[in-house]
Amino acid sequence: MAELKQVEIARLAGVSQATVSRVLKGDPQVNEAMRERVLAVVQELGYVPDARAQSLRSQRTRLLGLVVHRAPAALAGDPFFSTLIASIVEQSGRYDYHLCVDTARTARSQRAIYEELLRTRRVDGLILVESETHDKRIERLCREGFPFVLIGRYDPIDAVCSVDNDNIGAAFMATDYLLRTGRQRVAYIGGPAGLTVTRDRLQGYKNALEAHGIGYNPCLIGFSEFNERSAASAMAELLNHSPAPDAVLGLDDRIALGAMREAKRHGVRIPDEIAFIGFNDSPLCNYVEPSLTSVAVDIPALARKATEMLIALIEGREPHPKRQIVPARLVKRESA
Amino acid sequence: MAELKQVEIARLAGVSQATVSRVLKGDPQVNEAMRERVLAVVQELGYVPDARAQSLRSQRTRLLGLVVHRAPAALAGDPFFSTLIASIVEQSGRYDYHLCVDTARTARSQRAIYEELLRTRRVDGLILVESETHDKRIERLCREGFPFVLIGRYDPIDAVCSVDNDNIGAAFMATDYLLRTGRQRVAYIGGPAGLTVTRDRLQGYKNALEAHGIGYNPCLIGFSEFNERSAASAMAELLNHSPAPDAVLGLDDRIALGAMREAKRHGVRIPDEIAFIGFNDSPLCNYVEPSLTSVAVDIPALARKATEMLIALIEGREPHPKRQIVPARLVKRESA
DNA sequence: GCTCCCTCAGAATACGATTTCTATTATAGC
DNA sequence: GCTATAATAGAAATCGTATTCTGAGGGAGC
Repeated sequence: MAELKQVEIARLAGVSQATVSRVLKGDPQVNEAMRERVLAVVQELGYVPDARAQSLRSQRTRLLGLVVHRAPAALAGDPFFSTLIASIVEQSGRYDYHLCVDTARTARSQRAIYEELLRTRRVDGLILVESETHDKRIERLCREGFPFVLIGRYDPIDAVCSVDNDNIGAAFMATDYLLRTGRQRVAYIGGPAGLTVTRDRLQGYKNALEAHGIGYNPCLIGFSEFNERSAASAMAELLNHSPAPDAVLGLDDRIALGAMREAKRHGVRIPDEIAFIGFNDSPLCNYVEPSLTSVAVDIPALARKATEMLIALIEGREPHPKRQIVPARLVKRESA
Repeated sequence: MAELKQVEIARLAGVSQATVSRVLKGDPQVNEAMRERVLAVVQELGYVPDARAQSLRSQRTRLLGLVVHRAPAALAGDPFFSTLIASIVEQSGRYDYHLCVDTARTARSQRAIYEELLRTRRVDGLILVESETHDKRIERLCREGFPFVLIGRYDPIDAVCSVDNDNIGAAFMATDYLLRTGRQRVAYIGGPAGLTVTRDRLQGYKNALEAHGIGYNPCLIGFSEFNERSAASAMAELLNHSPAPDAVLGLDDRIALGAMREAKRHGVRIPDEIAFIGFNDSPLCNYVEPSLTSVAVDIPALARKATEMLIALIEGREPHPKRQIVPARLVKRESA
């Protein structure tokens, strides 16, 4: 059943294999009667071309690679990635592409992913998530001229195509909101310090302070890994200093929630004595008590734009704005 | 740089292309001096074989397909899938396989996935998640003799390889726990009615009732989609009947939490008047108030076993137990 | 009526690796 | 010293499709 090839179809339809290929590719050079004859046989036998042979011949696999720069353990349970992956799959399917997912297993294997996916030509292009401020992977991809799109930003190289959430603007908006609603000592808990997203949101936070004429105080800044425990200890640190913050902007919902729990544990009342805002507007936000105000990142839009840009690159079209920014919005709940 | 082929290596090393291939495949038939000569050139130029050509020639893509039988919207934000995907990627990487993810975009495209991934031989095998009690996809895969493993169960066909969480046992354990701790009217809110997992957990629930000599009451059973709103309305339904339940076992954490919120909204005290238990032990459980008791499903183990079985099937080894069961454990928190 | 061009389909080649087949050389055995 | 047998490497075929090259046939133009 599956050992059908174009030659078989050709034999049964009484034509050459080349003609079968032409019919399937919709080549206009083929006569109507012959086209119908071939299509009838194709339909009847349920023939489908072999993607492996097509890949070799056309030098295209129609496969996109998604490389997540995180160890699997750090990825587990993160609702951001469910949404991202589902959205990219949906979008790439529209263009007849499939998605191959890879993660950084170890530092060593991070390099290996590039060997495996890229050098082997297993995928036609890559979508990268979570870049660092100086990222060797990106430098290398540029050098090799391989099609890729970054979800995030990479300033050092102009030619890099990227789609980013408006992190600076969103952090500004959230901080501004906190300050407008009477908070005086807004703290920021970022993610790992090397990440671009950590830096960008810090920038937005600083911009808002400046707009309100408030000085930047490094004692109100913390960093955390992508887990609750780390966020809680960052929060504990902030609470130890005086003056204690009366608001916290967390890099993502899990970090904000880890911090919020720590504050609760210290007996601080939320939102009366301290406010919290997170990022991603994940399902978590609605369930916690008090419910968490969060910046909704439009993940499907990021995925859609990144996928479209990547496919454009692959197919030789130059994406017009090389850097796109997707706006975010603040979803207000009880915590702030 | 990337236009390196074996012939080029061969030319530079002064050997035939066949020899280069043999060296790279570790063929023992090749003389040591020659092997070193070839490897030196390979190292120097950083040659990596073209996966597309290998796929065609060897009839293997070294790609596994993960097909999730859910629309992207239903997948978004679900921490179960982040963990599942991360675990499968990690495990398949150990065997030099990559992962291609697909979802059911629409009913129509569900069929298309099979055309696209399977008939085109784009992947070597499939991992299916979330089966229905009578599943045409599975019947078809069996007929075609295509290697696949189900995460879940499929009773109608003995030959189906599957790895399942011990749903019956786990639901028994959770229900038994509720009954032992003095609950009298335990309710169950399943997922969509057609899913095997919904049925299995209902079975475990019934078994526990029976073990405690309690009659089965259909008024204590509800069904929900995979979102909070649907769960809340199922819960509202249960609360309308009298006697109202004093405990609820939800099919997953999001469903249990949706139900819990509805109960709160009705002013019922938790866990005093009503207890809640969910499934998956997702990060959510720790954050809500009261924290949610949940059955921890060992997703990495499911992923690991499924991946190993699938690779065995692909490589022609018969997996010894065709059906594996992974035990679950109850993580007790405040809600029950 | 002849040439020219156009349309269309078959033959042949290419994609880059793996593997079978074949040939060469060296070694052993007598 | 001659044949039989390994050991080893090159030549050639193969995987299934896409595409270029080639040629056959028909219609238009003079």
